[in-house]
Amino acid sequence: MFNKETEYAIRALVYIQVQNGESSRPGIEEIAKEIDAPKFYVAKILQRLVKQGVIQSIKGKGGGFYFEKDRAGITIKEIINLIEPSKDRQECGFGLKQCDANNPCPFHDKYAPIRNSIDELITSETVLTLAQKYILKTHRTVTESE
Amino acid sequence: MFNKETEYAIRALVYIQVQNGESSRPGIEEIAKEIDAPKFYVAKILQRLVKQGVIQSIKGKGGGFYFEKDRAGITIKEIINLIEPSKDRQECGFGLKQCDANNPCPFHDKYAPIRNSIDELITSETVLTLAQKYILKTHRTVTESE
DNA sequence: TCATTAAAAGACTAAAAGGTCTTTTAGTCT
DNA sequence: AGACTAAAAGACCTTTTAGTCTTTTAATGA
Repeated sequence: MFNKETEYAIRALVYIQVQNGESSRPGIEEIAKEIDAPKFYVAKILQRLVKQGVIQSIKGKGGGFYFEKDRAGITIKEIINLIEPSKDRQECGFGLKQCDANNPCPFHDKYAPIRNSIDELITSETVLTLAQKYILKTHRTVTESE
Repeated sequence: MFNKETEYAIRALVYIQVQNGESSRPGIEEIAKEIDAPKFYVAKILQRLVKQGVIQSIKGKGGGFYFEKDRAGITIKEIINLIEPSKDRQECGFGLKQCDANNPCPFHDKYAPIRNSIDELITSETVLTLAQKYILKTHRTVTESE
């Protein structure tokens, strides 16, 4: 669904939010290990997100990454747009420049609703909602395995 | 939806089928021009599809590309699998190795139905069905503009 | 203030995707 | 046979994506 950079960004941000909920501020070493992604690559991605104001960071001992107040409410769509600003998610599946209900490509009728569902998904989900689902899942698994 | 190579392959195959319907066997020059794609790149893609037995070709004057008997009934999914054999279209959107209804990632509930719709789309559509829609569209446009 | 810690900066490399071009092979037509 | 036409083969190049590593900057705390 996403490219590697976006995928790592989402996983990292969700992990940061989950940890922030536990009053902890994870560093890259920990984040990369937990989300199973290359350390230096994740570092680069997070540095960019800090510059773009999505997250905050603190250097030195006890440092790490965290969300300021309600910043975790950022949608997945906003994150995608920050990471791949040129990507057009409304593109025609057949590759036509002009493709709509009035001038449909052979995929249009079936593909348009799918594209809309994807847009709905990335617009409705935020780092916060994903983190909540993640916590829920972890709790259920722990409970079930007891 | 697709990468460039797959996209050009689909457009080229649909164009070939449309022309075959008019008892014509287009060459690369014509195909590349009509589907608005780089000539040598399309040539490379079609050469591979000939080797893989999807289409047939004839060299020399009056030559070009064509489908044998019912070969245009090939599904889009089969074409994708020939061009990108390693691609896994059932991958988890969050990047988990293990992700299903019992062990869902935070995207799973919303993303699984979308993935299924895409699979349904590429399984049900063939070069032939796309070519028929393409012809239909062309006819309607011509009729409407008269 | 100095050692330690951890993020920031940025140069560098590797692999994959996308694209171009030349030469060879196999047909057709006169 | 010889000229011509068009696909096949394959070398080569460019851009993008993915990933690595070293050095610098800034904060902490003994």
